[in-house]
Amino acid sequence: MKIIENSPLTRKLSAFVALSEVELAALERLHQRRRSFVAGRDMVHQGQSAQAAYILSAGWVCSYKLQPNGTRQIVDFQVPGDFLGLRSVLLRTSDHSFEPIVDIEAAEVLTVDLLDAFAQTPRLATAILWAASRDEAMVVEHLVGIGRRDADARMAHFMLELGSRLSLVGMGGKEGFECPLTQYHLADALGLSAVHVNRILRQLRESGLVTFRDSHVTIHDHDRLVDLAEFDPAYLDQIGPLLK
Amino acid sequence: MKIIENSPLTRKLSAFVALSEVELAALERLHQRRRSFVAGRDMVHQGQSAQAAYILSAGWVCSYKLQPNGTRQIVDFQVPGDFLGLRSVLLRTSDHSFEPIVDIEAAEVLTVDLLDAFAQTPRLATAILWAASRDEAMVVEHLVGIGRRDADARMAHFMLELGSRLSLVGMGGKEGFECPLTQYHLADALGLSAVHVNRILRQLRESGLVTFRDSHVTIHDHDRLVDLAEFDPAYLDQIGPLLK
DNA sequence: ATGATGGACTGATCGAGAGCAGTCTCCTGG
DNA sequence: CCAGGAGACTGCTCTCGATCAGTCCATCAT
Repeated sequence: MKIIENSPLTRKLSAFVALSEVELAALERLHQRRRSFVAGRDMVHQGQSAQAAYILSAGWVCSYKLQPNGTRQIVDFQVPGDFLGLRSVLLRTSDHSFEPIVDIEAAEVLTVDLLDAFAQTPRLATAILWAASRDEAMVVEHLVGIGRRDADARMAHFMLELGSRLSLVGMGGKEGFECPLTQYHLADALGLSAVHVNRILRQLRESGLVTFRDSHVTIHDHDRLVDLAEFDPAYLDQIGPLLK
Repeated sequence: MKIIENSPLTRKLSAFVALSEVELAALERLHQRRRSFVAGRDMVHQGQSAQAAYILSAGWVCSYKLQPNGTRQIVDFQVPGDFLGLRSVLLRTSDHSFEPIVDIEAAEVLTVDLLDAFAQTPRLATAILWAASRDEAMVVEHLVGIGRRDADARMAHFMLELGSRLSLVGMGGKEGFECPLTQYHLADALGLSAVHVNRILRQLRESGLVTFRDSHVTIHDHDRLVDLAEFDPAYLDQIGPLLK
């Protein structure tokens, strides 16, 4: 039990609603089937059907879609405490692939277990739906970013969002965070070329806003970064550690 | 009852699963509070909280997000049979605005009614969740399009998706459909300038693929359009009238 | 008739970011 | 110890689409 109380998902959900013993126990039950996956090999393939969902407990994953023309678009990154493939459990579509960016630990969640937990603990259900809805809002924000922000603002926004998400599970803060992504990941997520990502990163670094180096993001000037990104964290719906 | 059996939402859900009398009755009950809204005036404002969801029965709506810099990004269009603001009912966030594009008719759905319907008719719940998940998949596909498709492919894809969605509720087919959008709407949805939308439309028209004129889309060469768009309707999860 | 307004449409210019081609450095495996 | 590969990084050129600055044509109100 002690373990679960400090699990990333528990931390995240607790930021939304205080969980009782009963709910923590239900959450614990969801964490039973531990799984490991190695970096680089897809967990779920585009078009595959009827597989489980996962709760990510350690490591980073990206969900992406491949185009017929060979390019790929990363839809979102999952960090510890995030659900993975939640949609494809309730329904039948797995419209994108999941690739572990580093070696990861995850708990497999079966449809029945999830529905049981929902039926028994409505508050937990609400909390999980809150998390799912937050994920959806992030995709929307991502869409807005690609459609209507230029490359620097997009990058700045991305860094701030990541920082905010990570701080919710105690893995980062206003000063920065660990980040195992390559510049190719950033390119595929932001709809840019890897070359341009590199230039934007240099630009942000040289103007003293943020440094991305050796798998570590260091935020030098949080305020100016927020300014450049026009970052309004409202969509994350978290009063969040960052703001206190 | 007869009315509801032919409502757009019923048609749409029936494409996913056959609905029994009981479920049709539950669906009927959701349609009780009829509302009308005039074109152009926002139904829901960004940042507003705790309002109802709607089932759109006639007319078109767009959901969009405004940027601090004045630009806007249209996230999705709603056509008859679509839900509107479903997320903000279950939770607390209304992260974007809804604007009727023409005068519309919609049924207001209260949270309690929805939860009641869910509890009483699990099959209906599944069907509605299917629809919600399809909407989410469309947003993802939209994201991919803006990030990784060029302007013509994006436009072609958009036309095909709309056609496909409309055909599901009997409002269009392989040959075309009515479409009350302006070129500005297209621009804001596709992440382009209105000027460029105009040029792309001309280009598509002149190469004999599709014509968008006088609020009507005419598809001249469906196959070549699919080809240009690299359109794979799998994400819509509908075996769909178009394919039969 | 006379504006006013909104939408479609066009030409000219400019710039953000892509694409190509290549270097440098670190890491890993034979 | 060397080869090979991944990832970071750079300079150059070129293109896609933005921006500016309009016109033309309806509809609607005065």
